[in-house]
Amino acid sequence: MIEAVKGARDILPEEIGRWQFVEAGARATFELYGFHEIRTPIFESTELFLRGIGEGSDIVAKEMYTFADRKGRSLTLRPENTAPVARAYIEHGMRRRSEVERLYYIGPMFRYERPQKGRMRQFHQTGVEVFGSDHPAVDAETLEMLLAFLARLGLKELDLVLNSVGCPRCRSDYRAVLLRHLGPHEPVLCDDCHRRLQANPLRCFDCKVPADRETMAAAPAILDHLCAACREHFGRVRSYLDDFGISYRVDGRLMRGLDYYRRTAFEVLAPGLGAQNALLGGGRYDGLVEDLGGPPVPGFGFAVGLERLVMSLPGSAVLPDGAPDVVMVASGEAAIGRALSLARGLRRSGRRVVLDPLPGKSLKSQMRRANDLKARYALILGEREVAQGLLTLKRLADGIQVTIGEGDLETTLAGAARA
RNA sequence: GUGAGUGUAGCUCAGGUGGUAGAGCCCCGGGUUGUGGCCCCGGUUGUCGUGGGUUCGAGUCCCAUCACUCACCCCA
Repeated sequence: MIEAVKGARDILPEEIGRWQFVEAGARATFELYGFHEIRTPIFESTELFLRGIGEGSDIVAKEMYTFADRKGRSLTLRPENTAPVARAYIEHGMRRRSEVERLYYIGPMFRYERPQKGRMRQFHQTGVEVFGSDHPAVDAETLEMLLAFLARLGLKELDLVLNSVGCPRCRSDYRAVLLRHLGPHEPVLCDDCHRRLQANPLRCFDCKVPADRETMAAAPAILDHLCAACREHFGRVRSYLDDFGISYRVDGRLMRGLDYYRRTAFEVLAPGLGAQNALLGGGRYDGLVEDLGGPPVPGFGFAVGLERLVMSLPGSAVLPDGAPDVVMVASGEAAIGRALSLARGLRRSGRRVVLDPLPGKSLKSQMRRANDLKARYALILGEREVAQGLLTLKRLADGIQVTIGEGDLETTLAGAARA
């Protein structure tokens, strides 16, 4: 049997209502704040991610789905969408169109990792990007929108964690300070941290080894080493959030995995997700557009993991149901012919109608089918109805049925709906 | 890439010490010769993940392999 490949899965009809619910919530919320949807290709030149995400990141180092096309060009299935959206922003000269551009996206991403709870090789994100302003109000307003989105979905007990990772200047100063602190402890650090020391010492804050955590707890905090401009920016972001009455937790150890982040960095953690408890992440990326060959335009954005969001949805969330209004119950070919044309008419007046042409099926089993589909009505066309040119409409909730002429169908349905 | 756990019907799972497969749900039919939901009766469904080995005989033991799950790494 051919099965879906590792880390990829089908989202079946039973589950799709939850997805449509969060997607509709995302669109409605983001558009309320002036964001417009953009759809970029799911594959890009590998070069885009090398330059955008950074060759030192884990994503580029070991998680990309990279392949050569028939002409030998190196392509990569997008592992995230900020770099592609920035690419599109530059390519289409959006800077000239509007000084501040707000974009959102919904779609699949791909990372080659071992699947586990809340982690797939093909997964889905919805996210937003704001280009053109480094004002702290952008950070605060976008975070406020994000929380409005999550609240709309009924998510509770969320934990917003905030930090500033500074700009390249203060980060390199801090890096030196951190290395000076870690130097004496180097012999006792774990193997992973030795590796981190070379690649990105800031990641040592992520270590779970108890001894290392103690070492890191005593380490100088990046927030104490921000330059004046970064410190002021972070202070103003916090001040706006306080004005909104948004609660958050500042954690100087929060570092994001992608190299392009500057200043504001944040995550939202959710309970019940297992080890992968980050529901979403984001931050400011003021150097990205320029790094990709565009104008010096600042940016801010976040990406929400939809699998994790769907898993976190409360059971009480109101989800759309696909139940039909009417199921046609027709026995015999003549009845099916009439049912077909009656169904067409009902659909033209906006009713959901299901017709399964199973002429040999007993009325009993067709009625059971109507019940399983949670239909409001069964429209019965048996031999008797066909012979008399009538039809029987049965309301499944209470079992009351009437036999009427075809001309009375619409008014009967309309009247019944009022009753 | 590393580690642990699990693979038996469409689904959820039983199957001490090896003797050639079962339950519930679902599905189909009937009880009601034209009517759903509850109930009753009957029925279908399996390369026991795959390959090899031990044995007279393997779902059960051994080896390998694959898949899934969870965790590490890292992230959404």
